[in-house]
Amino acid sequence: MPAAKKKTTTANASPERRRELLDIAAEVFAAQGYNATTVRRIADEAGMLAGSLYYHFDSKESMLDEILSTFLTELWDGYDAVLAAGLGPRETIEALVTESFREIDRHRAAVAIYQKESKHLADQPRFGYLTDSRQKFEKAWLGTLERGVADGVFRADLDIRLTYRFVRDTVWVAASWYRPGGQHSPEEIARQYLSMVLDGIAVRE
Amino acid sequence: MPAAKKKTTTANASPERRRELLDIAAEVFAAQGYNATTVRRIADEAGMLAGSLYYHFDSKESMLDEILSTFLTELWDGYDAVLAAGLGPRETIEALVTESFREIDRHRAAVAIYQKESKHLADQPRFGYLTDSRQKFEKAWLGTLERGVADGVFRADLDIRLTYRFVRDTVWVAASWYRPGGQHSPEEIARQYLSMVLDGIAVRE
Amino acid sequence: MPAAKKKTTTANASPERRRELLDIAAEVFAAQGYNATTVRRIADEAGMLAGSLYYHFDSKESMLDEILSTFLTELWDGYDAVLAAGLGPRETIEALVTESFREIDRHRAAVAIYQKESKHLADQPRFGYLTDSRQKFEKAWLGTLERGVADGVFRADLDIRLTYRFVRDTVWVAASWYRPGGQHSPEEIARQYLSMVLDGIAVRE
Amino acid sequence: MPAAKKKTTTANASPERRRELLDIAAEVFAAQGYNATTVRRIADEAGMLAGSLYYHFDSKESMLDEILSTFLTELWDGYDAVLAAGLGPRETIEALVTESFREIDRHRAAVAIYQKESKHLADQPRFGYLTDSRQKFEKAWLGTLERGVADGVFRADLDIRLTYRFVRDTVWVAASWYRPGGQHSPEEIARQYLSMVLDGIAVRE
DNA sequence: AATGAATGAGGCTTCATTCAT
DNA sequence: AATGAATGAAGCCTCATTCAT
Repeated sequence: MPAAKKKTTTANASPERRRELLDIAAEVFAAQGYNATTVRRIADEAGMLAGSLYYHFDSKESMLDEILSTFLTELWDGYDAVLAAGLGPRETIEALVTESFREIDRHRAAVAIYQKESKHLADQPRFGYLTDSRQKFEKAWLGTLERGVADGVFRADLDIRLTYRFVRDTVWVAASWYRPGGQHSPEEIARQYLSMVLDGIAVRE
Repeated sequence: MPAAKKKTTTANASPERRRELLDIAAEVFAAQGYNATTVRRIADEAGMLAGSLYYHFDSKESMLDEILSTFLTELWDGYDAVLAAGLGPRETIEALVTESFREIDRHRAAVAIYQKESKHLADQPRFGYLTDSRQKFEKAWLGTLERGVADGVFRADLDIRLTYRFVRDTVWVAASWYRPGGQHSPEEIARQYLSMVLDGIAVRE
Repeated sequence: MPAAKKKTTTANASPERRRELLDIAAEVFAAQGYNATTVRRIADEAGMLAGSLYYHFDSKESMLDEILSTFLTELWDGYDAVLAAGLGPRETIEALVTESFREIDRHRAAVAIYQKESKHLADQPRFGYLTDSRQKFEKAWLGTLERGVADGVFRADLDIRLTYRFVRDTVWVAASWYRPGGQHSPEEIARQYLSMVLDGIAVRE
Repeated sequence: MPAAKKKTTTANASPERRRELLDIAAEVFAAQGYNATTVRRIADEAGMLAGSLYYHFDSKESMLDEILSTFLTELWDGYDAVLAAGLGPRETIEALVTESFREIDRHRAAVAIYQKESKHLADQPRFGYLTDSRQKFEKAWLGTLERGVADGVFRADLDIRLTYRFVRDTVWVAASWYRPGGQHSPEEIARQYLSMVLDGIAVRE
């Protein structure tokens, strides 16, 4: 057998260990909140002593930073692809929502942290990218909604900013209850969410 | 002996002062998160020293407790009235949503705190009422939705729990951006939210 | 009895307590070095817990800062008075040396700390005044020596910068062994030092 | 079997490498102070990782130990030669001072460390030789001065211990500013220092 | 001879809380 | 009703040191 490429002697090179530790940290941050999480708790969960984390990371804050920035980088990779695809407004919204649920599926903890902490973190220079991202985000969604209203595919009788917040929150809050591997796939959840958002939950007569 | 004046632990202070201080505390908790908020910060905001707060309250936690329980008590006063009114499912949902936005208007800070902190607080016995409330809440909303599906006023093709979470989150997340005294009254916001939730944002053909 | 003004109820108002604590800290810093001194050690010496120091001071570093800046302020009060007096070079040197020994007498610990730590502290912006002071210091002493050489009261055959360092070090190193209340008064020590520096220790023929 | 090769704890390393590393360590200790110097800083400077230093040395303290003891051994080689030469008091002082500046030239960093750290190190048994050395040192210098006073070559009107400290400090503090390879050779500096110490800086009339 | 990862002790600092006044 | 000072527990982080490779 020509040997399936598998891990050689040093399977735990630095970047992978970092990833492991960050995943653990993200889980704890998401569950307890960043401030309420002690560095010791993360270390316990990782089976090491608190001080040992500092071999891998500069500080608790830098762990948070890396978790959030990694997530946002990936998110924007997906979003940018969607936005560059030249879809119509409704299809763009559908694609963004679907992409969002996929991100929640992949980075549930990071998304939950983002939801809880981003507002007060944004004040710190170090986390300035949170504000940048939020603005880009708003431009993408709001722009698409406006385009949809202009094209006559979205209702014109609603406050557009209210609608934006409605759609945005509706999607992202899902991170607070979503559990990967549950009975619905991200795509299925996206489909149902889109159905509710676009057509409402009331029966049409 | 005619009733020795009961000496509650604290609460020597006038109810008005307590309210003032709790409002200040709630504002700070909402802005920075409970854990990230120092007692000293609250005291600063109130123009006193940290230690002085302990004349009015037992602990930081008891402030949080009082903020949340006061809010929930008022919330349930409203909800119970709606639920006792014997309305149809759609009208009940409309009334609950409207009532919810009124609560957000009145207790924005408390609602924001509730959103951020209730999940991990619920573990502590002292905050057991959060779990109780959540269950009562779920029963009321989920029951109404089910009744609506049975009555044929809400769509039957959606996962009902997903729908519940959708409607619930949709409403409460608003506390994160709502500013009392803004351009929309709570009732107006409720109306628009209901319109989106019930009928969707897409134009019907 | 018209009562000699003595301490009333609150004899330990903030500034005095700070002074007490700083004196203690200075003593320990001088004995063990700033870095080797733990905050706990200072607190022990003051009969309190380590954390309690932070009611009075922002940080260990700010204690050091206050010790050094207080000392330098007083030192320059004295030096400026001397320099403004319009004395001849020899008399100026005599007055500066005498003043220096008086400062050593009053602030022995601060002087010892200054000797040991100022060089590497000067890099930090916070301690920039150390560099300023050193420059002012050099200008005052070197200028006086140069004037003395020009006037023919000091020898012209010596490297003037070497002479400056010689005189300067000669005086300040005394802080490393000086004990206030010893057998020589600061003035007496100054007299003997000046005699050595000016006339040498060899017998003249 | 002629002498099994003794296996000292460390010292497996080549003597040259040890020397290099000690020189680096001494430089850093001198610049930042022993306590403020991290092992990692030394390793950085040497282009290796902190842990790797432990192949060469037992501990940070043993580096310090070796730096100081090496210096003192060499110093006493020189001093003992001078003291054994049977010179007169003035010539002895001249020779000791000259020898001292040569040591400063050769071991500037070690001398600077000695100045800063020896006082509080002397308490530890491991560094007992610092106290021994200091006593031997005092006996040599003080004895020579006393002999000089008795012989009428040094002034009798000065406090002899004050004179001792004056001469001693005057010489050694030079390590704090001396830079090898500067414009003055050690011998030239010694000559000027001796001239100041012996004859004073004032012009004689 | 050196690396990479971890340990464990201890350091500085924060903060909720107490209490005499 | 509030202040001023202190407590004590806990938190984040640093660092000398170890050890398998």
